[in-house]
Amino acid sequence: MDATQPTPPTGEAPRARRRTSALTIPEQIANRLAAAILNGEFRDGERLREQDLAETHGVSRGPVREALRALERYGLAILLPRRGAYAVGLSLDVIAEAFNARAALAGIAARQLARREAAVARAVVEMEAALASAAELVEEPAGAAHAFQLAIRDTALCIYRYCGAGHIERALTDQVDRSIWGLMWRAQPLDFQTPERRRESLAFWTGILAALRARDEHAAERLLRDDIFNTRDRVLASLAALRGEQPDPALLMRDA
Amino acid sequence: MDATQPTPPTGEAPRARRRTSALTIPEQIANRLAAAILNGEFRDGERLREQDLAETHGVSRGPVREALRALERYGLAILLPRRGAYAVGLSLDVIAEAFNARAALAGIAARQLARREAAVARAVVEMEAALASAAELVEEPAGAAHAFQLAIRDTALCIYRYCGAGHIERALTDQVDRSIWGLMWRAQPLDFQTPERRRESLAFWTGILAALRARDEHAAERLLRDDIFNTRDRVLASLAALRGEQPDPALLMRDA
DNA sequence: TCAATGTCGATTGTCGACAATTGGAATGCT
DNA sequence: AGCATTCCAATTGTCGACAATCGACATTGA
Repeated sequence: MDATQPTPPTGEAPRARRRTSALTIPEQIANRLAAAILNGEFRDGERLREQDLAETHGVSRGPVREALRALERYGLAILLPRRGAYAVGLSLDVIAEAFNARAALAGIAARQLARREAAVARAVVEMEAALASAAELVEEPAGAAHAFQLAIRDTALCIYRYCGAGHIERALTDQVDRSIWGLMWRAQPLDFQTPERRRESLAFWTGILAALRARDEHAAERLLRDDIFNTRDRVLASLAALRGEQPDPALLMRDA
Repeated sequence: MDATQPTPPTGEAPRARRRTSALTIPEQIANRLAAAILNGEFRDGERLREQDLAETHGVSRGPVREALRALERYGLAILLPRRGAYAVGLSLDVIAEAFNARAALAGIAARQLARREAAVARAVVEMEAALASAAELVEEPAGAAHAFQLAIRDTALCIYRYCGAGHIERALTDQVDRSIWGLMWRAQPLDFQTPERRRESLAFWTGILAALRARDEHAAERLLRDDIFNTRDRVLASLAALRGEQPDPALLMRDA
């Protein structure tokens, strides 16, 4: 409208720069609330009053409101206009199913990628780079957990990007932002805080990379799925310890 | 914490009552902004300044911020912390693909339902009731568009609910709230504002109901898909008229 | 001339206060 | 007693103002 701005008002959006570890306040609150709901600190259907949450977390209601909308995206809260927010206590079964769905999708992506020779060649190059930066962080102290996780994620993204199925890639990347799985993924840095776990994960991905190089589609699928299943089982074990609940054993299978 | 409240602070969340037509202010703004982006009034990558939008819509920045988060959910905007919001101009191809994906899912649901005798019996009862209330609204003036749409939606939900595939039902209902398709669905009342269109839609659904009663899975699938394809083509035609763009003819096929 | 650094304007993030609406309780009527 | 109505407290929704942060430009030095 007015041309007094130093930069044209329209044009290309800035590239979405990767946030290293600087979570915004609403994101921090959303993560803490999500953890509280998943741990069972809020009962299913319990009301979440904005003022209470604001005082508990030492901020005003503005960021809390934003965090509650984020929880709604994850399916962890129900927002009723003018009536407030209510916690949704997810059963361990639902959480297990989210991991299983992702394992299935990611497995398909890996298999499809392994079948495509040219795509494998390109993917492997990028994966090697990402995995190398992960390898540098393996023996660092706990602070490196998040950076390590990002490197591993970049490795995985290569598989989805080159698998040749746009809708699978889309579904997998959407999950990171919008689904329960994405929430769990954010909680995973706790999982990567010991060098042991980082070594283990790196070994898995080295194996996946080897399987892709060898064009062994079954090995690639199995390894990728097993890595997700392992995370699933760790997450469910810790949640089951916090709650009394036990997940349906049928959902802990590794052949979905 | 304190027991002075008239109602216990925890317990069952109130049932999500269907809002008849009272959209909250942020929802109204989100819808208007979405329409503006889809119509091409905002260029792809154009910056969306909170203050400008607030003044344009006659509210403060609070509701605008909330509307922008909603646009992000729909994939119509990118939000960069501390750097602002940017419009995402969706191509007609992307929109067409959203309808095609829904047509495929809904078609599968209809087919699965038709195969299950007991489920059909229960679904038909509910569908008849929903369709009857839609029929009452066919000849009303334009104000009945939204109520008619809700009745049609309830009819469709019966199919998804009884189709026997939880993940399909989940995906279809999620789309209503979270995807581009849901946005288009909200725009559809404009589509139902003439009695002609309402008659046409009612005829389709009467046919679908008949196909289900006859356990004709192919007819049910075809009719449901065609109804969605029809909507797709109307939406794309109006958008194509507003923009210069023309969608890829391959995406206008009816056999996806 | 180019790179690094300091400063500044513009915009988003956050806050506290006020207004509007809801659900429930108390009240009055049949 | 049962039901409808009125009123009220509690909570969410909205607003305007202030603070924090980012990008761009100007300045300085090599």
